[in-house]
Amino acid sequence: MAVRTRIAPSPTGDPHLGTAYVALFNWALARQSGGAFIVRIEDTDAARSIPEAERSILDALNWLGIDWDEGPDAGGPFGPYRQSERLDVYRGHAERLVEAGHAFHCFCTPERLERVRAAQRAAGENPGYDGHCLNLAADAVAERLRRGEAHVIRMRVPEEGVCRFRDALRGEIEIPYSQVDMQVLIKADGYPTYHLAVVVDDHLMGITHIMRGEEWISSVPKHRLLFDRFGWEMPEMIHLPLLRNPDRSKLSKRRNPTGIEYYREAGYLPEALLNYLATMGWSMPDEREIFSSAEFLEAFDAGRIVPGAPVFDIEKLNWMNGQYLRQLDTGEFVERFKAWAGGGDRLGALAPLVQERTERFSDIAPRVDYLLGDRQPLHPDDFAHKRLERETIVEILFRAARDFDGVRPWERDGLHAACRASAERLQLRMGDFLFPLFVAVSGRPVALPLFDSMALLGRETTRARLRDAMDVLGVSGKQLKRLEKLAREPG
RNA sequence: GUCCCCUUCGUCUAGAGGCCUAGGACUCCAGGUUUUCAUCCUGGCAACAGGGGUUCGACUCCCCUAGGGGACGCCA
Repeated sequence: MAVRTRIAPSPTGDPHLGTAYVALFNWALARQSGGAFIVRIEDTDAARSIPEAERSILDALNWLGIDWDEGPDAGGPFGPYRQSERLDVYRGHAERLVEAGHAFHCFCTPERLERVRAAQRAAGENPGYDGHCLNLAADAVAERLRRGEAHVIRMRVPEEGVCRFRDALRGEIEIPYSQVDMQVLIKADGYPTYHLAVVVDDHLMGITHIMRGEEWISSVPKHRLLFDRFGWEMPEMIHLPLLRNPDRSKLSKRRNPTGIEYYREAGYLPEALLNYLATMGWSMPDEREIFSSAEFLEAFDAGRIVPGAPVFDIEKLNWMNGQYLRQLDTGEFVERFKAWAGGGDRLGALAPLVQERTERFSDIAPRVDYLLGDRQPLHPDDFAHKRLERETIVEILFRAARDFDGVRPWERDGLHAACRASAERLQLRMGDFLFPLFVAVSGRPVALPLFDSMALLGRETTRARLRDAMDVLGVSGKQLKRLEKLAREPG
């Protein structure tokens, strides 16, 4: 049987390195055996889905040189490839489970569930659904449904026993059912949860190998149960190691640039990034480290994936990117540089800002350096300000980094509005509030207009610079904790 | 806390019982080439988490401990 693999990103933010990493291996597994690689958009979270994210994820994969045979843009025989367009499919399957007694309607409110979990935690038990609606009488359920009462569909889970399954990298894994919650399958808004949708689609789309991040291992019992109850064969499971921050936590934007856009903006070559990603948890049989994607596709062997989670090391990526850059012939080097510098019409957008401030062409370069390349390395003294204390400056940086996540689209006016709102909340003058941002973004107390600068640099690069500034200022653990607590509160 | 996964130089890794005096790469250090710098070349520092087994023989197999990570949502 032909191999069919997929990548299933959810369009809830900017394209993530982890998505590219998992895509790379799925792509390789399919390509090297003449199978098919599929992109499926898992937009089942109506609240968190961002319409333009799908486009940027596809663009990012494209940029990296990963291509797919079936997907939301490419079409294919098993479409649609966007889960929000398959709602009736999931609904139908969930109802099948209800009829067979494998799932049930649940009318519990989120508030009640929260209370239950809090109580369980307080009593030292594992939080989980308490079975409140498990045995409601059929006619009572029918009546409540007829009245249109809000409800979800949950799956039944055995109370005892263990779930056994095989992971291609780790062998047999056993997870006791006591650890498996009665997972919601259909949410109150009618959308399926990941767990239902992924199983239904993987089967309907003929997926033969599920290759995904290690964070899903503990969900396999739920999926296993669903495959069994539908009477379907479960695809082969391959859980890839998780990419990590230098501090060994799961790779996250709080600590690292995780957006593919960042690497694109910073001037990494897609083939270098892809090559580097391929050496995370995998190696060529001859230990060669520099290889093209064609060579990778040729040599790929899932059996050579190591299960230990690798740290994403930018230093080594830098070295590798340098190798690629230097091996270009000069003509191509110039072409690639021009394509990068002019990317997104960077130069065009820059021109009017620079023109007003220019007396001689030689003024230009020092003025725009931070927009075209890395800004000056920062020093804590750069942030010295007559009215702002260090604490306040850190808070401004932190708030800005957080608030900018919500600015969509990434444009000047939205950034301006976000800053104005934050400045008001902190009761600071706009000029004072903006000062640390100028320094963090440009490396100087004054620069080209801040909002235009940030718009030009892009979300990822801006975030990276704000984070770097906080590092330079040396945010203490205690302060970070306080700020993160603050970040969880709205406003 | 419960469950699961993982564990070779600081980092990425090679190693599928004797080939290991544990190899390569990044970083770092020292030399060399280069008018500077970078590149490049040469050399160096640096690891099998700990303890028990199994075996004639363990980095490799098994167990325990420790450490790290992940999951415990009407998020994916």
